[in-house]
Amino acid sequence: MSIGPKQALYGEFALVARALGSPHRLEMLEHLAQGERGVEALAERVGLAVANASQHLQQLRRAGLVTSRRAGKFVLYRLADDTVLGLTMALSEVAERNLAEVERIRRTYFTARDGMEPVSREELMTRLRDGLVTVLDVRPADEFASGHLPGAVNIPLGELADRLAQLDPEQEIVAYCRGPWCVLSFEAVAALRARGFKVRRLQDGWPEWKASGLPVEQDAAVPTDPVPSRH
Amino acid sequence: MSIGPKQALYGEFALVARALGSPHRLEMLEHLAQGERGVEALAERVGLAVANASQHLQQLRRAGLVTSRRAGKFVLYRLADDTVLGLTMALSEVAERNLAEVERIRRTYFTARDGMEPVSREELMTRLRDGLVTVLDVRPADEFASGHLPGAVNIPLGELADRLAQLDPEQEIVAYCRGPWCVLSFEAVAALRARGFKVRRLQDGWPEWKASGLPVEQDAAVPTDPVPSRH
DNA sequence: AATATATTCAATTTATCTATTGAATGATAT
DNA sequence: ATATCATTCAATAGATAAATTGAATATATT
Repeated sequence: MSIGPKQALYGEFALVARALGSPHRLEMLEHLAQGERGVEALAERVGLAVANASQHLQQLRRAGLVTSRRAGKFVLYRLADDTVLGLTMALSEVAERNLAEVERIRRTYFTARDGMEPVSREELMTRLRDGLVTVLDVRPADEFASGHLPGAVNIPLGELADRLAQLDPEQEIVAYCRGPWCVLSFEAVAALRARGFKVRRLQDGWPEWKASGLPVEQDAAVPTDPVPSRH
Repeated sequence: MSIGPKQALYGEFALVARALGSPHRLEMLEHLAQGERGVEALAERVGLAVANASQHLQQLRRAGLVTSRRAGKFVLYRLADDTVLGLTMALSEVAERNLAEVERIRRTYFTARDGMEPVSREELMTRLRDGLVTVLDVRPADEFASGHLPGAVNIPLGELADRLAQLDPEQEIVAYCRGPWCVLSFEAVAALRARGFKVRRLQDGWPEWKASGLPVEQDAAVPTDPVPSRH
């Protein structure tokens, strides 16, 4: 006797959920939400051995969360489609609303750096039209290159202290990075505010901006969307 | 040296994801999406020993997916809030779009029972206002009792063959059950259509209808929303 | 107070997942 | 062709999760 369709389906859904069930893989997905990345770059950023990162990526691929393509001697991974970002957002929303530990982390780390409300995407769009605001992207240069907000200035967090001269102290700054739980923009806001800048954070980050269908910019060198392969 | 906020957060998110990573627990969540249920009722419906079901429920509770309250000698579990349904929907959407096996199951089981497009919630609402349609709920009686579509008739799938006289052969029937992947309404549609009834399925099921904020009905005997406890 | 019932806890075995290491594969460059 | 580099595979040991069983707890009933 074989299993019914219900058991088979829940088996598949559970496969997807288990793929999300590792901190390392969730972090990889956050990085992949910034754009396509190679195995070694991902391994380095999440602090894993390359072989180990490769295994995790294959698990994500088996779960239908990412796809890969070969580009010369590199294999590039990307999110399978935009429902994946929606799934990770739903996951963090549940955790945020129902786990006390998440609330505790938010209080002790995030609101200590920035207690202000973030600027909504809509508000930033209208203010961009009037040219009243500097948009600051504090992610590493390669992430900025593979896509960013229109007119954004890229100063990676590590270089911020040395490049303050590039920022107009009179104009309000809106800083953003990888997403709602990315620490870079929180650190940037705290650092800049201590130096007297008027700065707020953008609601969420680059992946959510892009997913909202708002206008984006991309550096010329980055290849335009290839057709991703499933295996 | 302690771990940073990013690692701590991803640890929490992964905890939620792992809780979804078991077919049994996903099935429990589908049942809980119908309304509050006791441990034994859930254990029986998903085919687990009571002690085993209890352990799974506690895992769901630690992950913030369900809450429980004691009612006399029973402990009743329910979904923690409406973001949980959103998470399970996002999970099945990713699986549906990116896993070939899910598509295969859909073809070989579901579209074999009903190849027609389901009736949208909006369409059903307008047709309900004109009284042109019989709404048929094929879930078990207790699930119907804890909440159903306005004016719906409850004939559990197992009793359907014996109770055909209750259905008007001239009027179109819209059948629904627990959700988009629940087999009950598919079986009901196939059975009724074979007997000449005009019948279609509703888009999704009861939990999604309720979450849409559309009007609902509930049997008098069922207690109205208590304040759920977290532990 | 004693008993019955529903649920949870604790301990065990079995199965599955993770990280590590070194070798194998597949593509490019010389 | 050979060498080189990025990635994947295979095998292992260690860690984590699942199902089972029997005992313990908490509430209701007698």
